[in-house]
Amino acid sequence: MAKAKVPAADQTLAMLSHLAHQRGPVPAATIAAALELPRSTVYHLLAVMQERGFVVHLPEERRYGLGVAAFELSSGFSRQQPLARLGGPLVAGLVDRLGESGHLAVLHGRDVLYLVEERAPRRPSLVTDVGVRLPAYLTATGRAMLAALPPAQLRALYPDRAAFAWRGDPDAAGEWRASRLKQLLHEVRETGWAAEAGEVTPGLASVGVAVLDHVGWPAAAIAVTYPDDSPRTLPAAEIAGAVRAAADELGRRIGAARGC
Amino acid sequence: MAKAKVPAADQTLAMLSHLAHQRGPVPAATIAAALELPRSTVYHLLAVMQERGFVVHLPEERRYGLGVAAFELSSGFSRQQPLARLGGPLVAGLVDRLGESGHLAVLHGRDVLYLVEERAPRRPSLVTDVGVRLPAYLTATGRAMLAALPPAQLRALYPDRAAFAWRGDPDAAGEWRASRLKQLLHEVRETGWAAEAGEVTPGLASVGVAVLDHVGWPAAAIAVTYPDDSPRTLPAAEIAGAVRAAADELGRRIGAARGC
DNA sequence: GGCATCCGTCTGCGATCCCAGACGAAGCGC
DNA sequence: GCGCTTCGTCTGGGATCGCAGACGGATGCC
Repeated sequence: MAKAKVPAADQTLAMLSHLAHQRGPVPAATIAAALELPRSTVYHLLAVMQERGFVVHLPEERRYGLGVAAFELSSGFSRQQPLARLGGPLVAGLVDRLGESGHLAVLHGRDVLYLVEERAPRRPSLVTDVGVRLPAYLTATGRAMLAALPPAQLRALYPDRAAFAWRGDPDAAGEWRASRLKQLLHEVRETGWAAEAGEVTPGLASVGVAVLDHVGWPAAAIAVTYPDDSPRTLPAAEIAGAVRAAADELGRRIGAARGC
Repeated sequence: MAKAKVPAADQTLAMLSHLAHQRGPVPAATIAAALELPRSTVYHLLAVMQERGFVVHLPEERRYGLGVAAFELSSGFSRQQPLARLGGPLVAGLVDRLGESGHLAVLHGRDVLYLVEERAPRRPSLVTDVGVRLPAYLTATGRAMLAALPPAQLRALYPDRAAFAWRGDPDAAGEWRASRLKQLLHEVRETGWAAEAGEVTPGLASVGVAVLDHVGWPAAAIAVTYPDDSPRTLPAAEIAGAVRAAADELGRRIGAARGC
């Protein structure tokens, strides 16, 4: 990355992103080490972020965590972002009709990022919680979107086996290779929907369909998640039909939102 | 506020907060005007925030909006913040048992900020969506927390009639005064729960109970929202009992999380 | 209790950033 | 098509920030 023109701003944002990816509050020294910033710089920036409510200092633990102002950015984003604003009610309706949990995600590099989650009654909160990232190739929503990408774009995302690593862990890819993914996505294109069973959460299966924008690009995907051994579960194809209807409707609505 | 030691960082955060409070993407010039920043400074900072994904530029509309990096801060916050992490499953359980929507909020100045929302099936998404702020004195969660504050703290929050204004609108207070609020909160303390019917959303009522930490401070509140004219609605006192059980349990769990 | 380590604050000067304002491009109204 | 307004980029010098490193306090271990 070219050297930022406003290093203090860039460092501030890097620190916020770093904090967002930690499991809990962290000591200031680990922020300095991780981002290779001078300690005094980190303390100065933390002071400014505290003042604005983006960061909280926990003196008893001598750690820093994200504050309420950071949290509030998400409602601003969701309010402004047509996919989240328009998709929320559609996912809610789907969940009400099917009685299973649903979510909406977007592709972000090789990850999916969940923008909307609606939990069905008596179902657990899912690992696919709002704001969470997961590898696209492992999830129903991610597979649905990857299947809708042009071949060149897909090759760019997954040039080699290293692309299947997760969080720097080279063993995370297991047996995944570009050829296996290509075969899987071919099947997704044939059936029109993506599935995943037990790969994200053991015992749960998901069915996802891409939301295509007016030029056919996968702007998002919608999925429903259900216990994969429940006797009351609908056939996957029937669930996929309902998901497709919601995805197509969202595609129409985001087209209208853009005034085309 | 004393002049910030790192103005670029401070300006960046001010711009993010400003964007979070807009209804949609905005032109750069309005950011400069609202925050009284030089236009070239605003463009430089927007460029840095774009690079880091916190902001997106919409060239066709010549506007700027929040980006996914901003959105992701919320999941970091929710993961790290014990109230959200521990409260989510409790609110989910409450919603499953009662069949009505529920949420968890914290007091932030004179506002409540919603950290968790669980929608019951076939119920609308509420105005109390995650990340939203509302005036505390108008909401069940807010009233529950205000009732648990020491009198001096309450007077500090509502010193005069102007304190009831909302978003700078002096007419928003209607007939609210400190004395009326005090009377209302007295009733809340007597019943042990706060109510609100139609004041936040016409046709919907809420019942809220404060979550007290180990020193008796209202760390949060939990509320359930239901149609206030439904023949199938439980009596408010029964709902309040269930909400109280969840609030007390959360109070115990956050005490344990702090190791006391 | 002493020692080592880490935290958070402070200093000052060389490096560089911030901002006023100019400029060309784009968009809009007539 | 023209004129006006707004957008986005660019420049340079005075103002001021960033950072290396010192320091005192806090914490934990022996």
